[in-house]
Amino acid sequence: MQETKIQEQRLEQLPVFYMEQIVRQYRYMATQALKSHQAGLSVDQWVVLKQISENNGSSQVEIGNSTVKDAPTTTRIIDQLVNKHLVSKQLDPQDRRRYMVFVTEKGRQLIERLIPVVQEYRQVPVQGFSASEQKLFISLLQRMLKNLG
Amino acid sequence: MQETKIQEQRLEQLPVFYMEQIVRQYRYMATQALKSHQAGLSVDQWVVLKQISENNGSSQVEIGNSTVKDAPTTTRIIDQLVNKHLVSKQLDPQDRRRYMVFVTEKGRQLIERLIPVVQEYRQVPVQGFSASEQKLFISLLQRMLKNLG
DNA sequence: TCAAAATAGTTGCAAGTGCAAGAAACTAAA
DNA sequence: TTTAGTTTCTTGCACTTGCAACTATTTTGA
Repeated sequence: MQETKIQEQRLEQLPVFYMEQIVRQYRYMATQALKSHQAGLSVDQWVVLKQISENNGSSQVEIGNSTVKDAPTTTRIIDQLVNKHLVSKQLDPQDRRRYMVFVTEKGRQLIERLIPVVQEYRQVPVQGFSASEQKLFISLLQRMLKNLG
Repeated sequence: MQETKIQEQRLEQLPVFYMEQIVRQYRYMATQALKSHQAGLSVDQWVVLKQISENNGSSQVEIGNSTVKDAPTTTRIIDQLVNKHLVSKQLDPQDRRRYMVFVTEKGRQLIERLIPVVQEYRQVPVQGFSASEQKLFISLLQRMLKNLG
């Protein structure tokens, strides 16, 4: 009689196990960096603000798609940015369901100031990675995402 | 006059950007798999339950360390498992600050039943990855985590 | 021996997220 | 035109998580 031994998997062999930790620690580091430079922004607020500035006038759905956030989350983050006077919303006269979202001058200046800060913390996790390693890494991540999608 | 052009980074070049999506989708898939098998457990509850069973009688701090969750989160998850009668807590007579956590018979049976389910969804993200690619991938993730730690 | 520090666990709060439902506006088809 | 369906955005709710503060117990070291 033969026993089929199921190979048990340890957490340490699961990519996702590491990814959760990486994401958490990275967000923590990024949050601290923004705080220490008096950004007055959360990481998500930064990402959305930056994305708006690169697609000035686009709708909330479009912003949500490009940052991979759902509609309610996008709405709330944009509202927070509006409250801080970093962006403004304007009804699209062509389609009165949509808002066109614009970066204000204050928002533009904040982005300018924060870009070097963000550049700096973004390179922390990939320190010591060669360019080809980074490319390989990204391609593995893309394959994994495809497997899940 | 020379202008130093800052190389702007797109979200698509950031490993963490993909990791967030992967973690989210993976958790979603895992949640569905557990639900469809009437596990009655969240993903985190499963991980903690399994970890307890492999370290029967250990303290909450030890469980928390091995699953990389903080003390309050560990407390809450264990309490949820206690409510479902899958584990039991017992004051350590040697150190009355500690609880020793044990898997119940009901818990053990549930684990047995769920192991194949978990095995199956765990391989989804790494479909098409060779063994050496998986090893490489893990090592890159470990390096990244080290950079952040 | 006794006060201070460290450790285990718990609780409350603020913030974020996912999901479902709903309001308003637009589109398409009968 | 009018009805049904779709899209955009908003709101509410349940749930999770991270953080800080707190209790109880044990350990340390003066």
